[in-house]
Amino acid sequence: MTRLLIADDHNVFVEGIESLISGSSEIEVVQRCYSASSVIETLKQVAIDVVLLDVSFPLIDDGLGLCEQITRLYPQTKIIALTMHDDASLIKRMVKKGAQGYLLKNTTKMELLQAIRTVAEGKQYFNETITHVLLNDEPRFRKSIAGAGLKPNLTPRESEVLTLMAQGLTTHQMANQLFVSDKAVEFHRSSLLMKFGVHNTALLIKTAMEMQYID
Amino acid sequence: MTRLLIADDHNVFVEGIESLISGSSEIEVVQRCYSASSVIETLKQVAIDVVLLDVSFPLIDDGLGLCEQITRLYPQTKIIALTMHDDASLIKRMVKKGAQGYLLKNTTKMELLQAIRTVAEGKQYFNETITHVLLNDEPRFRKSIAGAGLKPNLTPRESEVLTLMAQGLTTHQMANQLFVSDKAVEFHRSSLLMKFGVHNTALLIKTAMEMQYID
DNA sequence: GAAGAGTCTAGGGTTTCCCCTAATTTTCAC
DNA sequence: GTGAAAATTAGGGGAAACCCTAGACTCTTC
Repeated sequence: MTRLLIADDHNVFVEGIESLISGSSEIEVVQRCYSASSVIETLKQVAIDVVLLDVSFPLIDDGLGLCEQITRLYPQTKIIALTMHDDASLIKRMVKKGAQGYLLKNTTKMELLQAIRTVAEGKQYFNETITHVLLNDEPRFRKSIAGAGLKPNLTPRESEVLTLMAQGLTTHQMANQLFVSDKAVEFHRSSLLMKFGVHNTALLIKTAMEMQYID
Repeated sequence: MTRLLIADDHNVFVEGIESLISGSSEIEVVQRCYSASSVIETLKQVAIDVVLLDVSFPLIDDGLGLCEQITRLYPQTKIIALTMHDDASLIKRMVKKGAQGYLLKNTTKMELLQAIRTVAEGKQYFNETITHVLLNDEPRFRKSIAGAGLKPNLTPRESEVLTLMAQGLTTHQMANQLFVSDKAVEFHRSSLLMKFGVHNTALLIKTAMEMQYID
């Protein structure tokens, strides 16, 4: 049973979602929250698997901040960002702040359920509209988000760095081995983190192994 | 073909080893070195898989320093420490400086070849005498070295920390989750690094996954 | 030739990791 | 109940990782 929290101050919308989900046997709406503080308060008291987080215009910064806060305080709670707008930079920022999924508010019931299921399993979920928006934006995001859940395409250098990382080399050691500066290696590592949608070495290695980039 | 470098200033011993190995079709003695500087010089020019490193008494510090240097500069070159003495603290220090194996000079041909083979594959090699010495020393070393190449036994806490690390949590996040201080988490992580015989998160995660502690 | 992708480098800043030493408390087995 | 192992905490220090911005150089493609 996936335990869901809905963070949205649009009553009508929340009720809509609740009725959509009420029929599901695998998802349970544990709480509705109309403010950032009540979200944090709830997470403090109840175990939540997935947060459906509204990022409406007047609250963009709150949404971002809240997303970051949830990720930092409750790293195992997954976040799906909900918005009316398909602004590329906003989507990117949400992802960077820890959102595992992104949905437009005109989503279907099927997609909503699928998104919740997907992120609950620890994967990322982005629909076609979103990936399309990102495809037309920053290049480094393409392969990663476009293939969310799927395998990102690595450049030759990135593959080399990944392999060396898996052998336990430090940035400096890799730099010596590849005859480039430490900064170059750092750049490729951060590209890897981004493409795999993770935030540190531990998860990078684990994810890369699961996707069979290593071994 | 494993490319071997022998770093030992005892001529007789070196020749003995060479004749022992000369019959092997899988190991090739690429170079003999009688000083630390010539070892580094050689590594600079030739690719070496394994270094047999003497740690005789008058050169203990040199041996340690050289071991550290090799690990730092050529992290993919494996090191087997050779010594006449089974001093626990020296063994531990060598391991910490990056030695993957440790042999007493009264070793047999079979064991020597086995040790070279083992470390060349990226595993650790310690014989029974060595493990026995360590067993009677620091507790934290026991399970790890005793089970070198085998699976270390983790305490419940260590398992928890390992699992959370694999989920990408930072030290601070794990500390919150486990309701302990950051220092406690750091301690368990360093225990994990020691038990798995690795020096950073990347290799820890990779090794732990290979040994199926994760997933 | 302009755009895109990949690579490399740089500077500066913050956080996390990793190591060392050292001490206390709890838990469990003999 | 005594000792061994596990778990906890602490403080300090240094290295490595991570983030951000930003410029420059190739090569290929349109």
